[in-house]
Amino acid sequence: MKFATWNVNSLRARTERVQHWLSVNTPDVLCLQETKCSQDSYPADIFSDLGYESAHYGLGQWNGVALVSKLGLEDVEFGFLHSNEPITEEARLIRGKCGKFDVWSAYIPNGRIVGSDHYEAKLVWLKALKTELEMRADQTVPLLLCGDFNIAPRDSDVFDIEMFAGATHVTERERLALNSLLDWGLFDLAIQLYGEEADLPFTWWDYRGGSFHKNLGMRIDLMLGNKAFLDIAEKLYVDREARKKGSETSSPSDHTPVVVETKD
DNA sequence: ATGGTAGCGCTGCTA
Repeated sequence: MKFATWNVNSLRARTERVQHWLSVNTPDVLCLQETKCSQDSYPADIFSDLGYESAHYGLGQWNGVALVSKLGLEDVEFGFLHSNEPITEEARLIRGKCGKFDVWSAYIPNGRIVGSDHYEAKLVWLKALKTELEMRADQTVPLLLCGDFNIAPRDSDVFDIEMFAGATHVTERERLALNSLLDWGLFDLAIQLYGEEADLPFTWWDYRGGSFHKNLGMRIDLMLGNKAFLDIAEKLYVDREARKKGSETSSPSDHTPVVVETKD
């Protein structure tokens, strides 16, 4: 099986690119973030035309997440159902059963500025996500929680850690919140497959200043699997081709797709 | 033409 996650930075602006990528790469499941559309403007046809079922959760022009599956798509749920944290609902989480797999597509808040209300809300959001795992997930089922975490887990997951002094995405509190999720029983699949010391590919580059060309990026799009998923995970990679401008009229997303392949 | 982000939606915000 092949599972992918991709922050597309607007599904409507990226329709042709997403369709092309799906038809060439044929993942069994694709998790999307930043669809940036409402339920009414969600282009479901671009997936059904290729033989996929899909479910989308969008509340307007910001955020928005979706699940796209060839393995079936059942028990779809939007957002937080159990958390008592004070969280403004922003369409950042969708979860569903794709065949035997429990798949979660998440778009963690950016945080903007360390110490700001947005930064604190990011940490609360991650705490709520852990609560949801505790309340909703079954550890006997293979589970994949993937998406744009807006956190670089290690110093080597950004192009120059000294450039990130005082910035979000690399602070201890963000990493502790991520580790707290892992403590529930999740594994960063890239690190598990290639090692804690491995140089892992970036998944995001700023649009500005030719960052992609200079490889000034970050690894912030993560695939977290529980033990049942880790046991069947074989390889993980990013598709840098999808970040290149190419011949399409639209720009690429600022994120690459991340793909994990399993033994069955 | 020697610059240079992109998407939302229409002014500035978000990332």
